[in-house]
Amino acid sequence: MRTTTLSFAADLTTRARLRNSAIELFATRGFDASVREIAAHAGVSAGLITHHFGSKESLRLECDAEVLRQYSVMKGDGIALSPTQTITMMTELDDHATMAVYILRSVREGGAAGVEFLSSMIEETLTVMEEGVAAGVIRPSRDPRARAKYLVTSSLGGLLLQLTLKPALDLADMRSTMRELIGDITLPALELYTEGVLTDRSTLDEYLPFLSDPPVGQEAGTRTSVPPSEKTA
Amino acid sequence: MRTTTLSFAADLTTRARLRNSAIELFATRGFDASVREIAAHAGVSAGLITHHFGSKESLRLECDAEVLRQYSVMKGDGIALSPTQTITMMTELDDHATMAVYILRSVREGGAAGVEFLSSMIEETLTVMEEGVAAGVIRPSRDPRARAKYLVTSSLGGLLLQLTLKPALDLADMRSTMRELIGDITLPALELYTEGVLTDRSTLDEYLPFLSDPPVGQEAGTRTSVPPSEKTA
DNA sequence: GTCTATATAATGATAGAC
DNA sequence: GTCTATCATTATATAGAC
Repeated sequence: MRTTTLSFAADLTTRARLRNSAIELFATRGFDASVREIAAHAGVSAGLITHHFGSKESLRLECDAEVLRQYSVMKGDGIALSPTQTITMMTELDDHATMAVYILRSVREGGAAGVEFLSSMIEETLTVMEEGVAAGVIRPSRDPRARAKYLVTSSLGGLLLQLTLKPALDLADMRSTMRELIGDITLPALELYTEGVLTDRSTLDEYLPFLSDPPVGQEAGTRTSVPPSEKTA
Repeated sequence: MRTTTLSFAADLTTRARLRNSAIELFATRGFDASVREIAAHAGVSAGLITHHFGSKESLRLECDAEVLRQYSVMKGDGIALSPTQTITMMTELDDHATMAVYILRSVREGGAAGVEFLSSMIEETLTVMEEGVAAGVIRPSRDPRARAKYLVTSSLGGLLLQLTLKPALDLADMRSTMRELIGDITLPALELYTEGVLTDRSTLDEYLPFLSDPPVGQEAGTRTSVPPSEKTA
């Protein structure tokens, strides 16, 4: 079942071809794909995987590292984008579509690789937002890092759940699915990002006094009132 | 390893106690908990599960149905809340904490149960938002259903990813984890929901003309320009 | 209804021939 | 380096005794 793609170019070592085969199968079938499947997809025997990588876990770690590396390279190429834009763009490029799905699966899985991707995207977003604030197109935040973390987890987590509703996280129709999804998301996202949803500032204004840490002499838990919890988030 | 909780009250049938044991283990250990573990946790033998439910899949379906049922009952009790508020509240109530984790796991997993929970929450949110609009505290949307879907997937997906970063989706310290998380989220959420992030309306305004479906005579793909994609979502 | 013992299938990993 | 054959583990599901 060898497919002829860049991932299987003839000048790659068998070890690299096995790694690429694993990345493809992890993306398309999930991380529970067996070593037998991965080997078959690469056109070799299963024992060869153990020979080259020692264990499935080691293979997985190498796949994570390789995808992370390619992602970093890709980031370096272009302009800074939001996570959703980045993922969307990647699904449009044949060379990167598999990587996009792999990353989404990693993040959803929540393991070390997923956390690394998320953290990386949060840092990027923090930078992008700072530039936007400096340029005057983004509102400043009272806590820029908390906002970046919130925006990244919301947008990427939202993307993941909307994909769940679609319902296939499938490589084959990933591209059209993503286009559909962007169509669903753009209006409400733009509304929210330019207008908000609340008609007045009272909830926010009432919360702000609770932001500053209690001054010396006031221990935690001794406050005489509680902050209003957010209304809709 | 029988724990004495409401889930194992003496007047329940063995079948119900097995089901509750499964719900607890699915929540705490994940859906890959084995029937042996579930049986041991209930203090019976593994064969009994097959005897009562036929298969692990059937058991899982009954667990899903039971949690969905309890969730519906709970919703009926109180006032309407946002998904994040609902989950947070549930983790504070001993009777519902397990259910909250079960639901979060279902949604993350993305199976039929998760989709059902998500759909249910979207409908609830649509209603809550409509009431808010009528009361004048929520801004009207150009597409209320798309907005409800977007807000629910963003907030719940964001919750899930922030939990990933915490990093334990563990029942034991779920409550304190959720409190921490709310602390991280409240400010950026309130900022976003009352002020937005973009300083001007141009991106939204430029997108609005593309909302209405092309009039008769203009086929898809014949547009002379493309809509601006959202900037940050 | 409940148990023990067992069948069956799949997985990751190993050993040794070539 | 690559393969085939096999082991050891774990999982669900079954069969039949009590």
